[in-house]
Amino acid sequence: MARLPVYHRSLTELRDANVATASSEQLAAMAGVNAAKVRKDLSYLGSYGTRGVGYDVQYLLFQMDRELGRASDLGVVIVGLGNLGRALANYDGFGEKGFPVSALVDSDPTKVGTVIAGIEVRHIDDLDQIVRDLGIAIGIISTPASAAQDVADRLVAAGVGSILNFAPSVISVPGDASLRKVDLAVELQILGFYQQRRDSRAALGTEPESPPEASASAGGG
Amino acid sequence: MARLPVYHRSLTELRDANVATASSEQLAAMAGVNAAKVRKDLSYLGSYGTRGVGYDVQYLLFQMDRELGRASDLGVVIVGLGNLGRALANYDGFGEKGFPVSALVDSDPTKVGTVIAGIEVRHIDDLDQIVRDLGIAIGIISTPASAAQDVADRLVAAGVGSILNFAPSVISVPGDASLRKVDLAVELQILGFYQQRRDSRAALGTEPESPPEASASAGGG
DNA sequence: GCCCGCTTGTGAACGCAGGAACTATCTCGC
DNA sequence: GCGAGATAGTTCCTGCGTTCACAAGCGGGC
Repeated sequence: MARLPVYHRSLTELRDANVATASSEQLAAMAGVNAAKVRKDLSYLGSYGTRGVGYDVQYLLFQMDRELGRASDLGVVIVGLGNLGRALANYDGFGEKGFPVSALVDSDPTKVGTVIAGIEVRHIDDLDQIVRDLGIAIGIISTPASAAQDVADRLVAAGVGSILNFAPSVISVPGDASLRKVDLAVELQILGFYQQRRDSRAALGTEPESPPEASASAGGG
Repeated sequence: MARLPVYHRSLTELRDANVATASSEQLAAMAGVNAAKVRKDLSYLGSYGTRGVGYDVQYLLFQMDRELGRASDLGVVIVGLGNLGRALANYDGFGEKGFPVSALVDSDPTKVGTVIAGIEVRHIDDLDQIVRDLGIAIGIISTPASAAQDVADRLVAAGVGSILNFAPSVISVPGDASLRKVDLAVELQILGFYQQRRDSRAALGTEPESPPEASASAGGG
């Protein structure tokens, strides 16, 4: 499930606050979801809770680290060292979560050999060897859209089964590989869409609430 | 719907290739979704297609620009100029999609006054005035997690109704505001989760398919 | 040792998104 | 002008995720 990392972060906060146990309701509040959902999600990992008490924070964290691959320190390679790629290479959050950025590759000869975030940029043609030598498990694509599919194919061919795509492009991978995408411009466009709707609604009537035909039902937030 | 921007990008590609009309099947292939979904999504905007022919690329793009707020060039403010914030400020994709980054703010006095991507960083206390003067509609939060909720509150108070949160933190906004979040570490953890499952499955048997107790049912992938 | 309250874990119902199938309508050919 | 092919728009149905509700089990109090 995609919510496990959020629980993980909540549990980490609780542990840092020296909280020994947490109930599903607490976790639900922290993660911004329903309590039943928390219980069902966590039961998917196994029965690590104690009825009448809650979940042991430390123990549950240990189990989640194992499941989320944090314990293994899965290596990451970033492909494409443009503005975004460089920022990602310098982003500390990855290493802190158990995903050390261990290699950088690009196809631009002028970038190969430069050092970013303490790591030397290598040519993408060396990808196979890099992945083998460093045990890379995850690839981050931050190339232009036109190169994304080719890079994805190369990553898969090199044995990288998990890909995070930042390029604004729809790419496909074999069924036995994982693909997630983050499209920054799309996120803004989605926000723009709702913003636009709000604006046009506000233009019709100065009062944002209670459209004319609305009945007396209380405006539940 | 969250898929409209993807259709928008596909349509832009078609227009650049001088394609006049596109069928829902074409668009579906480009966007990597089902054709029925494309038709349903587009019909949500209105009946802009012609039966037996398809969709007029130019006209549909015009309508989508209007709906997605691209036509309005909604201004963006980036709050928090760490590694990620600076990268986002330098990211060209926003302006290209009609969302010009028009202001940068931070709470660190040593950052205020510096120029990033041609824009002078201002103090967050000036947020109200900045939003008013520049007509900012969208706020991007790239602060540490601890500051995210406070920044969100300030943005909403200043009249920014659309927020994109990059901080690894669950934040809440009033019901009349939009919130989307991008958590880079979480994305990796999700990939790590599936990777971990693949690895442990591979460790049990070299053949990834047909677990021992599997019956004769064909292994549907 | 037993009872009671609390909390997990899970079965069942609900709602929504996705996909297939159908209908309506347009273009082209004859 | 009419029929055939094609394609948008719509309806229905299936499946999944979410939520509610209840049973199971643990700990504390007396």
